[in-house]
Amino acid sequence: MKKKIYSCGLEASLAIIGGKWKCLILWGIGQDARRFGELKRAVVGISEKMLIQELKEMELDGIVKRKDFREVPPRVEYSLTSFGTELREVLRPLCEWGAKHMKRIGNLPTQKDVA
Amino acid sequence: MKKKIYSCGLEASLAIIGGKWKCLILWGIGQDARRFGELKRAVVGISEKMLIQELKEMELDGIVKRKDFREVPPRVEYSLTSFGTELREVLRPLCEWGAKHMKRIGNLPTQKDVA
DNA sequence: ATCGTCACTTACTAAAAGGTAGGTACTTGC
DNA sequence: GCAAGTACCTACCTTTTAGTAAGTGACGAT
Repeated sequence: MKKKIYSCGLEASLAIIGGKWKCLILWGIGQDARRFGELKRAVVGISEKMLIQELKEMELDGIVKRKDFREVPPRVEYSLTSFGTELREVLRPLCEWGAKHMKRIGNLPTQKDVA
Repeated sequence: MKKKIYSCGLEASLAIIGGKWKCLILWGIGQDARRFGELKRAVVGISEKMLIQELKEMELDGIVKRKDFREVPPRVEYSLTSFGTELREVLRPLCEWGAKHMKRIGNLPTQKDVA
């Protein structure tokens, strides 16, 4: 477990929210707790496998809290830690930018169109 | 070339800067133009193949401009379009957050430590 | 009695991403 | 004459990521 060195802040941030789904999950959790199934519906297109896998990593990274109510049928709630909430706030401008330019972005050619 | 629909702004943004390198390249270009070799040194750890590949996509996406001086030896400069500059600004908070928490992030266990 | 729901887990497979190592054409410096 | 630097391109191969499909166990509803 050696400490990693990042050459800039962005690299450090990406170590936490890199990958296809983490940002979207983080955003999907929002300010209030979410149940697993709820979250799955919120993050459009994600598979159960990916959702759990990413949630576990995010828990280890200290941005997500998992609360198991130990009931039957199972009830589990996911929420953001303060660290996670802070990170979510920082993503807000990116989210707004995307919303603003959504149309333009949706019309861009993909790699497949080019190839 | 069908238009894509995004379920939130973040998803649209990620369509542009998703992946391991694009954010870092965007950040590396900065406000002034950069030559290819310069950029390669700025984005620590990237291979030439990835750098060109990503730059091409970013050009197609309208966030990067390529200027070829048609000299020998070759001289090419990359710079951000206004669309790209806007996007870069939106990444700033994320970059600052990462810088602020860099130490903490660097000490997190990785998946390999856990497995 | 079977279905659906809940929150997962596991095994297998497909696809995407990324790295390595080579080559190109031309010039300058030693 | 040879090495180094410029900005790439290409083929090949490995690694990583992600998706599919199945199963679990206890319950409530039909």
